[in-house]
Amino acid sequence: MPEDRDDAPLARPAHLRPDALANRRRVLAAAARQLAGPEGLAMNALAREAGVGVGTVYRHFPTRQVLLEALGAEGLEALVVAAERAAEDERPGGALADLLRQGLRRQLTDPALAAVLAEPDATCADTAALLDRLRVGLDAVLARERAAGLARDDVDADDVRRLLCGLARAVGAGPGRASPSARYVDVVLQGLRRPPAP
Amino acid sequence: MPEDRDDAPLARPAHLRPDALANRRRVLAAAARQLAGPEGLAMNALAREAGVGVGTVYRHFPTRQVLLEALGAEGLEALVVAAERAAEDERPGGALADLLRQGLRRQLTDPALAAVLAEPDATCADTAALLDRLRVGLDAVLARERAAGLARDDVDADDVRRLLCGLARAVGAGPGRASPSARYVDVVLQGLRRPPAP
Amino acid sequence: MPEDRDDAPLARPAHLRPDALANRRRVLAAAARQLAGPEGLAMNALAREAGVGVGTVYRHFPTRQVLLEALGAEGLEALVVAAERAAEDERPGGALADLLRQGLRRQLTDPALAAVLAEPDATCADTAALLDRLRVGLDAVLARERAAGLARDDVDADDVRRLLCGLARAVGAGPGRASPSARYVDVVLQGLRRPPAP
Amino acid sequence: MPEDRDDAPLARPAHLRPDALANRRRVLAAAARQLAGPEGLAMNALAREAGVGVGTVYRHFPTRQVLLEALGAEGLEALVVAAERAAEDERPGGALADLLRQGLRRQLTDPALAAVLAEPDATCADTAALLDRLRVGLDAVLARERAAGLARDDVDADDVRRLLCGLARAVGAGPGRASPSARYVDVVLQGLRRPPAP
DNA sequence: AATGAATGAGGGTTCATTCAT
DNA sequence: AATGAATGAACCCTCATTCAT
Repeated sequence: MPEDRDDAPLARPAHLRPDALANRRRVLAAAARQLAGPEGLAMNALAREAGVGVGTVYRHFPTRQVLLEALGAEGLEALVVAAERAAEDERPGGALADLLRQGLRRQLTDPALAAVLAEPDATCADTAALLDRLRVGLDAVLARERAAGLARDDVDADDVRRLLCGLARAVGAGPGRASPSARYVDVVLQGLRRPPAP
Repeated sequence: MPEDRDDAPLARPAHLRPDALANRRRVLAAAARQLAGPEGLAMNALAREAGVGVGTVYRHFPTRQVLLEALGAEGLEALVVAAERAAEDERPGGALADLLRQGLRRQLTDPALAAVLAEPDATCADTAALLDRLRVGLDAVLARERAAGLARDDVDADDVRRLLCGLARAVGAGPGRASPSARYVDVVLQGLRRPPAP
Repeated sequence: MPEDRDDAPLARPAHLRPDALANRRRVLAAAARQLAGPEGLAMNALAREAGVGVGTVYRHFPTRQVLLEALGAEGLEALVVAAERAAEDERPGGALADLLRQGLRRQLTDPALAAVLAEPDATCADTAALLDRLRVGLDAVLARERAAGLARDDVDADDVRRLLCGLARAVGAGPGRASPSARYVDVVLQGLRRPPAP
Repeated sequence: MPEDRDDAPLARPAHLRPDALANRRRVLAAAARQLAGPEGLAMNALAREAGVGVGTVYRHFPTRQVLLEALGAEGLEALVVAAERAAEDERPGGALADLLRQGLRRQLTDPALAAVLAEPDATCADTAALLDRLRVGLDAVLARERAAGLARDDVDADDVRRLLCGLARAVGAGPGRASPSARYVDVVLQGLRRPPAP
């Protein structure tokens, strides 16, 4: 069940001077911190927290949306890679379960991923591409589960993405992050099985 | 399947001069309208829309947060009433299904309800009381379903509330409000059944 | 040569609480001061100078353009009144000369008037109305001068307005405010006479 | 009536490596284009439009003000050359008329020229020198017109410069750029003639 | 010389909330 | 009670200018 691969590129700026790259990373790190807190994501505050000028933030991320997507991209990429591996993997079942678990866990620690996953109309081409790869991967996984009689016919990759968002919300809507997660994933997994012919 | 009862008291201010009550209602109605639109909920705009001064809004709702909660409480009350009826009702199954459907539908048209439902630590005592009644009602319903072998043992009323929040999020995370709703409710309902002994 | 009438209403806000009116006046006064200086007209700075919050400035003048017009309105009204009197006056010549002189003098001490005069597409209805009255008055004056053989046929009220703007610019484009004014007005006046048949 | 001579040196930097000179010219050209548009003149945008880095712009023009003046100097030089030719020319009348017409036309298409002409205290020595040459040329022209009884005694070269600024303003203060221009020039020309002894 | 990343003062605007009328 | 004027912190964003590479 190999799921992480955090040596994946943090972001995709073609070629950047080393100092600029450092700044970019500092901004992303600060943004992640801010987003984790209750303060939202104000550009000026972010710049201060990152120790750079506002202008620098805007140079790297012309829009808050772009920033959010860049922020979510890291986690999204990891999830995509996991989905693609699961799609290629020939093992029988359990792939979907792993993906749901991972997708949920990542959202809980990464609000930007949760945001990107919940807003399917990406602004950046990179994000759109990742979401597309996720869709393809999930569809492949679903196809295999369906073939094994283990998944409903009326649920596609986009439904899985949306249910994943829902899972994160359900967990977030109350105390305890760990304990309910497994149960909620269970509920959705069981719900995704082909219903017994009544 | 009687679920609505919109003649329920809009809010619970002890005793109010009739004109004050009318104002209160106008403000709540205007707030619901504004919140439905894309403009968010600005207190000054709200006052103008309601045809009263800002001061009047603040007299009734000392804080924006209080207003939002009062707004959500309206919808919440309807849901609570439905849950209490379902709890008293002696009919066999289907009660939980009805409640999920109604809870989802209400959230989709009433963002304030969605917010209140997702934030279980209510600021106002009234809201807290409603949430409590909801819990009691849902637990009764769950107990019956469980007794009939139709519900998992490891899921309680608060889980249902949280899954309801998740459902709203899943529906909101993509295009189409109607079509996926039924399927997603189905998934969760099937997921809530007692799992077949493996 | 009666030209001023500075007891004219400073601005035209229908009915205003006395304190609000006082604020309005303070803002206008501060704006006049700022505009006279070299600092332009920044809303925040203006608010500070006027001793009110920014919000108050925006409440009274939703747009910088509105503020400018309100500012220029005072001087414009005086000019309009002068033009209307000149139009009714039955005396032979000299009316146009007086108007040019007064229009120039006012612009030199009131940059807002210069701005309003130079931008004939007024945003506020009040300003538009004043500009209209100015046009009508000037046309009447021109008609009389023309009838007396003292003005060109190919020049109308709007040309006079524009030449007035030009005069202010010419005076402003060099040192000395008083000395050249009279000469430049002379040049334009002589230029406005019906040219001798060649 | 030969007025233009646009092969005049674009700018006067002592000795410049050919590539540096090319850059300088590109920047000036881009600046002229930007200034003509509605976007104002932002240094970064200018650099991009010129295809150079901001640093390069600043190497050539240490200040925005310097750049604007250099830009205006270009057009100013053409006007100066015209004035000097008119001063040397022995033809009877019409020289002043031509100069006014040309000066106005250039200002209307070249806001930087209008600015330089209106601000007689030039920052750069080059510009100051050009303004000086303009003054000398215009004075010579005026002297000749005066000698022929065609110009007032109380108007000098600086007055002509200032009236030229006024003309540009008058034309700019309303719709229609072409039609009023000729008339306004006419007015000023007639106004500049020696007034008939009353 | 050229480049373009970084800076941060500064201008614009909104809006929850208070309080004089 | 109701009103709506006032407040000012907080955001947003731009852009002239500097400086490390």
